[in-house]
Amino acid sequence: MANTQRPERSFVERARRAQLIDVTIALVAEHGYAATSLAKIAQAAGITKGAVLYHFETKDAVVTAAHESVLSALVKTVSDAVESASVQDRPAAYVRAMIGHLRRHPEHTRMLTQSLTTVATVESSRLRWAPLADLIDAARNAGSPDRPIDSRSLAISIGGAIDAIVMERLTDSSFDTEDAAEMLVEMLQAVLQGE
Amino acid sequence: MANTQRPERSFVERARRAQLIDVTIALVAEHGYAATSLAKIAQAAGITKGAVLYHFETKDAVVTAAHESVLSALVKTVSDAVESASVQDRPAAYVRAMIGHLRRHPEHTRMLTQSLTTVATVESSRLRWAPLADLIDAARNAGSPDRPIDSRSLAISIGGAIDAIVMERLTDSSFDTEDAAEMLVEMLQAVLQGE
DNA sequence: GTCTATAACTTGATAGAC
DNA sequence: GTCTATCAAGTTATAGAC
Repeated sequence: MANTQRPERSFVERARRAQLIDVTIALVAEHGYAATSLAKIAQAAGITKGAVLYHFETKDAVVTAAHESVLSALVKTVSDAVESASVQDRPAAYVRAMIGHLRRHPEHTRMLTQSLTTVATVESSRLRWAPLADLIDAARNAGSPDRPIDSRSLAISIGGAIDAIVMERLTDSSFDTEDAAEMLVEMLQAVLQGE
Repeated sequence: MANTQRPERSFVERARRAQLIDVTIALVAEHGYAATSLAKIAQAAGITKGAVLYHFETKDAVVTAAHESVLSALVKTVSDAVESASVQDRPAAYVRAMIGHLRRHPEHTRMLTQSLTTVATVESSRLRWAPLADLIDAARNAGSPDRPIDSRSLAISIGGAIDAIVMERLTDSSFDTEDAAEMLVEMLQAVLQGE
């Protein structure tokens, strides 16, 4: 299925868009979503506001593109890690890959977490927890006997814990996210295997 | 120790302040932090922007007062529930009380979660997880033999899970937060008691 | 095709009317 | 003591220069 859009952008256009996405990610990481205005983005890129709006339809489109950029990088890292693990280990691989990726790219963290608190739909929320819930269900079927586990609640809780861990790292750079990740994996496996 | 401020407010002043705090909570719940401007607050209260700034020093002071209002209600509910539980049951009581309170006051949820993603200091973050970490440490000492548990990481994870659960309820009102709370308590106790 | 100059509007805060 | 009219600085978006 072909994409509905036909980018067909010139070299300089692609470079400008990439630059604008980069500075937007940096601005959101440093000053937060609300304080990231068109003027700040333009100034950081060394051009004027109007020039930004030549490359992107609206200011919101710039921010959305930046959000999608960090999200796709995260999804790629996590899905690669998950696929190269056994079915039983995939929930743990998900947790470790997600925390590890945001540990290595702290500037992506705020962009992702801010989008969580913004008004979300049922579908967008499901996109967040469904992948992990599926991994949990698969691991449970392949492994120990059937315990009636609410994989949705579990996935939502683990997801929230991941967010809190990577955000703690933002305020305290001495916080050991790997230790926290292992503790979270331990918790997850304790519930999956029954106590 | 006496308060540094001397409120000494008139009846109408107290009523106006309470009204402004109420409409601000409602606006943040409905449209989010960023979209809650002075003009919107004034309009919702049926007065002008200047009138709002007569009762509060700045716009930020209105929002801060609203935030403190919802926070103190939450703290009171949770601390009451925690204190009327045995030391071993206090971490579970904390989880149940927090989720239950935000289940009953969904309009408080967004106000609290948005403040989390806003740039936080080391101290403000510690205020969030330290109380639960203390309860965990106390329960661990009173109960089973010493397992080396990182109560800080655990408290941060549980706190994040609580946030995610109550936020899921905002987007899907059919989501059963009590079931989720029990699952989270189960997870917590599995880690505390060793597997 | 790329970007600058300008416009139309909203923001938070102040000075002063009553 | 309470609130309205006004202000300067910010916001996003457009029209048109090159």
